[in-house]
Amino acid sequence: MKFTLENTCSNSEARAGVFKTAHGDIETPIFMPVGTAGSVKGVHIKELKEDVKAQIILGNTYHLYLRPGMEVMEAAGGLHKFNGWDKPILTDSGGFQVFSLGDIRKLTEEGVKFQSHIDGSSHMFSPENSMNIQRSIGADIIMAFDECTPGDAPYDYAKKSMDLTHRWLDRCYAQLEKVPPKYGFEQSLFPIVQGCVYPDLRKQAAKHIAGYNSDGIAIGGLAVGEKEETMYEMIEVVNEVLPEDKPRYLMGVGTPVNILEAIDRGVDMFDCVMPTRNGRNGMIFTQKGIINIRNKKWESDFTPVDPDGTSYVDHQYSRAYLRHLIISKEMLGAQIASIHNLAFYLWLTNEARRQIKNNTFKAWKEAIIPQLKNRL
RNA sequence: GGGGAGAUACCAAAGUGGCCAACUGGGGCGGACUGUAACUCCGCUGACUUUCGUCUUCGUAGGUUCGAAUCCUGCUCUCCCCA
Repeated sequence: MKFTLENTCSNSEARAGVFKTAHGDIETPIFMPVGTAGSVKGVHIKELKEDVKAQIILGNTYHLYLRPGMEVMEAAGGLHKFNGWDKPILTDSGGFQVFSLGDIRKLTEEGVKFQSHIDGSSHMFSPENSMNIQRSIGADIIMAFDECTPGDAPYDYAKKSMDLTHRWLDRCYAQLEKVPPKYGFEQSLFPIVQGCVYPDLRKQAAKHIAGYNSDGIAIGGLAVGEKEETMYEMIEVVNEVLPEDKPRYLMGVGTPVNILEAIDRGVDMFDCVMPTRNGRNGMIFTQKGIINIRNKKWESDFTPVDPDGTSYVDHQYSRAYLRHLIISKEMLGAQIASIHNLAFYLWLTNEARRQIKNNTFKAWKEAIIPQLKNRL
């Protein structure tokens, strides 16, 4: 088993642990910056390591398959070699695109036919070629090819969708048996618990997924339109069933508050585009609350971006300057905001880990959440 | 000196008798964004009003008309061309 549980809390389901990979250890709880096309948008690897303190980043099967394509990827020797990130990488399977590409795709038992958002060309994703592609990319953690069920799906659809995800999972495993890793290290497949907003389906999915000999388990299909309370309830239902000795990855979540609430309910890993995408659009997350840096009130605020911040950009630049850059659509603005937000997210999960080890997580969480919700 | 063009909201720029408080950009203000088709998208931007609506606007002063940013006349200003 690659995961070691180090601490649990007496008054919370929160856990601290370590996940071992061929490219280094991941200390949980952890936030994983999203690097869809092989880069965390606007952030250099040096900054990811030294300022953000990222331990693992994501890549995306769909995007990398379309560009640069697997021929280049394999010639490079995999994504680690290609982008120069020598720490752990996780790739999503393209399953989320099945959901987000909306009307330019068609779902069948075989897989998903979709049109490239780049040139409109037709392609097919299936459990088999998603695994093939993820072998070629060569991430340490790879994701099962699933259908990310929409949050407002009716029960019958959600059930069928879940069953399809389960059948696809068997095909994922079968394909990985056929095609060995390409770059001399092992890849861990994380299966995904679906079930939409229906507790009995979630429970059923969790039991089903727990039956596989995986290194970790993902919870998918949340934060896709349902209420936050519903999301928390689903996490509770699922984690009640999942084995303690495997890391639990809540896919695509979320706000700082979402993350703490999920950690409190026993989740270990997170990824989300929010710190980078929202950062580019002017949203700055801090311990004291959320700043919309485009607002006029920051026009002449020459204090640091975040006095409590852990990265150098927080102290190097002022809020007024960052506002100017974002409003002027200067690239540097997006970079500063991304580095700051990612550093904040990493601080948040690392501090949660520290509090868990100290058995003070619950009180700390209750105290900081009202602050995190503030609008500054 | 002669000839020509034009003055529209913060800026630029449509509109040339009723569908005009006035297209569209930009700027300004606010909001959204959760396994990234995203340096993107959505509102508002004359005044008062929650809405309905009311009032004051298209250089300026008059006029024609049931009705004018749009037609006519005077005035002021700007720009271009030729001397």
